[in-house]
Amino acid sequence: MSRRIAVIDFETNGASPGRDCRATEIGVALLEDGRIVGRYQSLINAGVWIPPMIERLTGISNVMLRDAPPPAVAMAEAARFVGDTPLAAHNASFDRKFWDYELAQLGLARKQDFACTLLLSRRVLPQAPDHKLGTLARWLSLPDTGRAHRALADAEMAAQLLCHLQGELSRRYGARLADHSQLCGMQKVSAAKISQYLQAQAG
DNA sequence: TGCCAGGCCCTCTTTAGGGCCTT
Repeated sequence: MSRRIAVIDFETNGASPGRDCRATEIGVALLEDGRIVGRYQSLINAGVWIPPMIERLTGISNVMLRDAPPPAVAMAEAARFVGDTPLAAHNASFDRKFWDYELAQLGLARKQDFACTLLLSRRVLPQAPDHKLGTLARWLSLPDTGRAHRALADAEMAAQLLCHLQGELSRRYGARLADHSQLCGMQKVSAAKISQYLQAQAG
């Protein structure tokens, strides 16, 4: 069983990957036994235009990307850095489609599943004010990771959140930290059935 | 022609619609 999880975050110039919508930055935080043991970050110049709204949100400008490495370099490095480590992200359906799209441009395909801290936090922390990554980080007093909406800062924040969720699950349901496959399983069952699911896994 | 995300979740649901969340 792998105890390591690669928590990733993309900054992009839009919501859905395609010819005019690409990743503009990737951040990866490698999580192991509740600690971040490795980091990767790179801006990505895919030759796309960043609209002003996205520039204000992320702080990543068209000028900043001018000298950034192309996707073929940055994504190949990121894919090597992650290897076959299981993946996680906040609202993983978003990052998964960009990860898959950018890898496909290199002729590569994802082999591992994504755990999702958004789906897990909705189940484990239903009492949170909302389930935005920034809100959860403030509400849980997670350690500051830097400027929000930059890829590595958000990847580290999601990694801290995942640690918190694993700790909460351990506290509630047993001493053993939930591994990646259990996290993926839990995000598919209702909150009421998490205990039942974990008991079945243990059995 | 005109428009343009999409997966997940909840409920006033399931022959659907709207909100959340990511950039």
